[in-house]
Amino acid sequence: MTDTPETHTDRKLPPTKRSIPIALIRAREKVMGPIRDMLADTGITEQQWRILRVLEEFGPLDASTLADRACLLLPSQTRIVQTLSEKGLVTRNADDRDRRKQTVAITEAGKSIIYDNLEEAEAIVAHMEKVIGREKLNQLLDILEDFQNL
Amino acid sequence: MTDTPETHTDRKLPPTKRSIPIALIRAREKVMGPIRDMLADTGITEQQWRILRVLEEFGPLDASTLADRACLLLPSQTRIVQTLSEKGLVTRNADDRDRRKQTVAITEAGKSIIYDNLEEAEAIVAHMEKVIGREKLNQLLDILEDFQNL
DNA sequence: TCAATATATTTAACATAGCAAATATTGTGT
DNA sequence: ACACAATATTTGCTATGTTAAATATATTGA
Repeated sequence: MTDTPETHTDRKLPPTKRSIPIALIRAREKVMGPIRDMLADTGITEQQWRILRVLEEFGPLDASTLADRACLLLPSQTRIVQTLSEKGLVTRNADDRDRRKQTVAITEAGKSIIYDNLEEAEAIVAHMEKVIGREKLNQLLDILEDFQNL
Repeated sequence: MTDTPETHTDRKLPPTKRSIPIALIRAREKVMGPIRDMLADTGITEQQWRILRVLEEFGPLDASTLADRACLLLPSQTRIVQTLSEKGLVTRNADDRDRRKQTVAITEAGKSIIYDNLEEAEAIVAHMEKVIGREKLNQLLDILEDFQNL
């Protein structure tokens, strides 16, 4: 009895169809579609929107906290905040106690962008709840939270 | 009775904490952490990995189909495939019937990269199943599929 | 006090995302 | 055959993702 030499073509791969990373990307693309359409009219990007949105919800934040809540890496955020600052939508100031820290705050102009599009944003969420169901969406959010334990 | 003029500061925003787009990003970041560590050693990126992975599963594909299955935009894919081609991990050939189409195929060198890291990849999935539970992961995949109906 | 460390943020460099326009090839009607 | 519309892919441009290195300020211990 001779052993057949094992080549990698013999080994089986798990299917990409039920891959968590890919499924997450796919869903995200679908979700972002209408949101991007909305943002296209406002002249700001998805990430810039997240920063404004977080600042409006939590008030002025230091860079690290802001990056965490807006799901951005610090280097990206640095550039985005600079752009937003040039547009007059946020301000940046060094903290008095710790001058390494930068405190970012939203301006009135920044708030206007959010509230001018609030209804449309709510409509997008409403549509998602209608198609998928509020039940499942909450279930989804719960499961997604579990990933923070990885 | 005088009406107080309504300013946008009076209106309430839904919390970002339970935002689907943000939750999807957060989960994705966590999932990709260990995967990126793995890929760092192989010298290829996450997207390059997806392309190799899809080509190995489905065989040679035209650009459009590949982009769809690997969740990449065509312009991005064009450039990624070019780098993969320069690395000798894939080949590119014009279709004989329709010379507009480009058929992309994985090479032996490309396959090796996948199979050399197969065990580690499986270990990452196993860990995810252990922490979150296979039940919830399947539930998650089911719900994420619903998003394609948006 | 002062050098060594640690922390917060930014810069640099390269890869990808996303959109619009250009290119190449095919199909269609006349 | 030929103008014209449709399809498949690539290019160009700007913005962001990602990692490593640089910068600036704070903190700590001898």
